[in-house]
Amino acid sequence: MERRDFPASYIPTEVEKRWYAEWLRSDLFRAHPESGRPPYSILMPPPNVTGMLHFGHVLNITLQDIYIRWHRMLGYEVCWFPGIDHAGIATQVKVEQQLAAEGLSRHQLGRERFLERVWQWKERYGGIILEQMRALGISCDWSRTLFTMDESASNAVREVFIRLYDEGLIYRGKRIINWSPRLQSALSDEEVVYRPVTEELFVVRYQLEEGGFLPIATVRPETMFADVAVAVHPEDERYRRFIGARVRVPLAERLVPVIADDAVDPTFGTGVLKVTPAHDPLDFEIGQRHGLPLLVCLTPEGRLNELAGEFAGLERFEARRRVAQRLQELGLLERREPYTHNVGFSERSGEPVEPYVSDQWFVRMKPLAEPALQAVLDGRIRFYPEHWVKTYEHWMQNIRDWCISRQLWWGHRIPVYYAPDGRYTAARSPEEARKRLGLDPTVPVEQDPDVLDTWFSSWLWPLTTMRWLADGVTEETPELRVFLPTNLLVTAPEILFFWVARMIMATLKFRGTIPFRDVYFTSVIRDGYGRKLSKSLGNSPDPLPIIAKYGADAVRFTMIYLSPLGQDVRMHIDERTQDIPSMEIGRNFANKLWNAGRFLWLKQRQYGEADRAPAEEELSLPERWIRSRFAATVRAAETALRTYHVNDYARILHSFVWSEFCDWYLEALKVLLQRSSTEEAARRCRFALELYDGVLRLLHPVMPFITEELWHLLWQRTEGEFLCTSAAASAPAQWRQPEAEEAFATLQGIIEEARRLRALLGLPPQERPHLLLRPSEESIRQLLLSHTWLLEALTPCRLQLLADHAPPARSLTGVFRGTELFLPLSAEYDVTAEIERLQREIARLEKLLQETQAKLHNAAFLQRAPKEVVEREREKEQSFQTSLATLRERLAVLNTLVTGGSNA
RNA sequence: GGGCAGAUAGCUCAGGUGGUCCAGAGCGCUUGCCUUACAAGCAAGAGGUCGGGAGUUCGACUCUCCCUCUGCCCA
Repeated sequence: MERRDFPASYIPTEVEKRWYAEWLRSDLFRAHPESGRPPYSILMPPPNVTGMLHFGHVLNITLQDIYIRWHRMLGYEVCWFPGIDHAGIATQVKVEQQLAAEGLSRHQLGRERFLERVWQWKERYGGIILEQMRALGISCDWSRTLFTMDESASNAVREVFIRLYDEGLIYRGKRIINWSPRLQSALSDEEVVYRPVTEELFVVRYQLEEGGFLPIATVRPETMFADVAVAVHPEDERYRRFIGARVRVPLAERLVPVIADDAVDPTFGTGVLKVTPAHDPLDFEIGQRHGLPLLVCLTPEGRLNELAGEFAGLERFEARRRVAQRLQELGLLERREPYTHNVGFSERSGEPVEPYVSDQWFVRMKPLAEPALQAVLDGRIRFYPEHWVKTYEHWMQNIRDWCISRQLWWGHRIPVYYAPDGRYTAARSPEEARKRLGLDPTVPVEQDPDVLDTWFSSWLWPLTTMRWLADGVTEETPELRVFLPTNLLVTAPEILFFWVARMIMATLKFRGTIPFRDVYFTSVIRDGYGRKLSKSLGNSPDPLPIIAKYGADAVRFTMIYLSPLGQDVRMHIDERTQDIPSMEIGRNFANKLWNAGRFLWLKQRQYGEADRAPAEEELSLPERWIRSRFAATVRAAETALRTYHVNDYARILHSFVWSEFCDWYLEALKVLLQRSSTEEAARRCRFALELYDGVLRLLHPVMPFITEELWHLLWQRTEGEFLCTSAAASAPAQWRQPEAEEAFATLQGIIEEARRLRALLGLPPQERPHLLLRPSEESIRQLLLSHTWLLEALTPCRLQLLADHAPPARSLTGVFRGTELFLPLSAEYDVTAEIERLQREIARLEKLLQETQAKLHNAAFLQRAPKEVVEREREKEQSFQTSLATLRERLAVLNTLVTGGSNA
């Protein structure tokens, strides 16, 4: 490839577009199951077809991409399975809204034409999110993108239903479910969100048959038409004697029994509960226990039915007002008071859910949950952070059957057929149904009109993405053999039950294996006030403009930099401009990385390309130091990734690149190059570039674009060569040189102390004052002597080593590990400020000395603390004492100057 | 009501398995600098009784218990 110029600043948009196209063109993301390399795979949680990218997704897919890219560079055969979900309810709602705008309803269109419209809609808007993901640079195998309504997935869904039905694990039953009057459909427990709502608690008098009355507290007087009993707690002294009596339900004028049940909370309201099994889950259970009949007084639209007499036809909330009013008129309303409680709302359509009795399909969960719980408890599947295991365990142990039927049109139609005589069976076709039911081919059978919960297809995700039963028959595929179980699942904790748990169940059930080994639960992204991001709050900015503004790499880096394992992330969001200013963290870092590369590029141009890097013995201390630090960084970064401390990985690299590579090594390199011959300088540049290459490899998983760009700008690459598919960073063990790190740290400490003294004088940068150093020992003396050039350049100053002779009286003093620094002062300088500074410093050290001495004088400490700890305390004591001695001595000298001066 | 997580610098947060970074980062703030890659930068600096209380220990930001507050999940 032609070598290009190195732009003075990094322009993300152009670079991102170019490299993503290049990667796709070279087909780098496609998995080859037959390669024979060790597999590494991730299932992408399928976003909704209606979805838009939000920052939850950004974090989520960035994390996945980091692991995918890292393992690709480690030489694994990686496969990242992408896809989208048909999102039954959400999509149907959207299309119905669209129809409504045209003045149409789905019923007017009819089922078939409605579905055509949904498919049109899907073609047009579906998968916008996939396009948006490409803007982030993710490297999934797009050729395997699966849509949950694809024929291959639908075949598997159908077969699974039939198998479970035949096994008796799917059944039809009349149960109380969450009903959405607006959607006209059942919802699963997980699709209901609870919010506290202030309503009214009515205390209604139910007349006893034999006279008197029982006061009953209820928030839903409108359901009294379906009351079948009144319940009290068996031990409640107030009402015990009424058990077995009968009361008259007001307005309905029906007599119902007073029963006793433990489920009644005597402390709630009046302690008497009206039992309405068809309209309340708790009442339903009580009804079951007592064999009570089911009376339904609401229509599927949420209106009162004929049981309500004159109130029939009223909408449920209107009915409540009217019923309450009538009760009041009749003198049956004892009192009403404000009452705040949790009300369930439909997650999709927003209105309060109606507990409703109807015929629905259920999956028997207990037998599926058992092995799925075990897989997590015995560690075959690991959760990160681990504490989710407890939540999982609790849910799995209290699992309830899963209502999978939805009264929708958009989704996988339930493969069940009904005969005219009411018998039914699951089947692949009407013909098969007739055969199974032993019916004549001429007998008409009717398919169940309902569709399946969307999660009933997503729980098969590990299987359908790998083409299991794609044709309804084939169980074995190369993908399943190679990539299942997958290695990692990255997902939001809120779908632990919806999805993660059910995938574990399904994969164990149908494949006998776990679907994934590690599950990483991402942070929840919140705004500066701690609120979840949501479109309606206006605090969920569209990521695309932000990516455009800061760059995809910057956004990716910032997200993981801010996302500690198991903690929520707070980001300040500017609602007015829809901006996230924190993204500057990543942008500034990208800029830093870019400029470091540009610096090396300029130097390489200046000195030319060397045939080799310096030999080991030619390396200077800063070079051996940075190489050692690099080796440590590689190891630390790998550990962080392996343990899913991904924000550590970001912080480790940020700190290495910025605070070590740029701040110290490149600054030292500038000086080194000046002191070198052209040939030698070229070699040093080469050394620097080799390390920088390692840095790019380390960073590529999180910042793929800028690293790929730099990797090509700085070196001649052959066609088809990409950082994306190169080897991960590595560092030979011998690069670690603790003694080099120790020696360089000493130089750093002295340089920083010298700069501190300089700053006290407020010297302009070009001024190079004399600096006198008195080393604490011979080895330090040698070190300083051989690195005078470095100290002079980086302080900057002109250096002089003191032997035994005293420093000038008028000077600033610093100490670093016993090595003394003196910065001579001009005659005009007011030494009182320095005197005060020394006093503060002495006070600080005295306090520290006191603390260590307290420990060292404690017999118990000396006896029981480990030797190393005691030794360390001794060293500290020694160091504090020498520093104190120096400073005290200096303080005395300065004091005589002041008093001497005033005397004279 | 049950369970879980958290409370560290003005803000956002790091600090697996008690004593090494005498408590750190980024942003913000103060001071000086357009120093030959970077002002999206460089150098220096101020700022914290590590929520409160008790306990275990030679020693607790780190472990145990209680309290206060915040968030999440479940009922």
